[in-house]
Amino acid sequence: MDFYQRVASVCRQIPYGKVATYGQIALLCQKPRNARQVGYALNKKITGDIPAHRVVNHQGILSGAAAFKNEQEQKRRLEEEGVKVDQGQQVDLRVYGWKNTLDDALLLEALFKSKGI
DNA sequence: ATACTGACTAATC
DNA sequence: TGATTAGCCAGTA
Repeated sequence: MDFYQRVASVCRQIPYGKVATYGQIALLCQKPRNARQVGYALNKKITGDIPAHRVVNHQGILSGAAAFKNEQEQKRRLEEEGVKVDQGQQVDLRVYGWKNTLDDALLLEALFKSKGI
């Protein structure tokens, strides 16, 4: 169950103006095979102030799935942060992808520990 | 316990 | 390079 709490923590660490992939988040939660569960988490499990709009699939496409009130919502929020989204609902991961640093990893580890998850 | 589902991915063709 | 297939695994019924 703590997996979902980790997902929430990781999402909150995604920098403004950047995006991360489901697989990447799963990896950071130390569950490399749980990419789908990350999506599930964002969809059903997690509520609250999670910047889920910064999470896309490994191609940089906004999977969408009516995740937000109205579609286009995710795209709108990203562009608000300066992330360009093309008409195919895709962002350029080479430009906006969150490149995890060692600092990020350490920060997350400390965060998990402090929360006991 | 079994079967089906899905905001996913990596491998193959 | 682009499309298909084939694993994936927690949740739900």
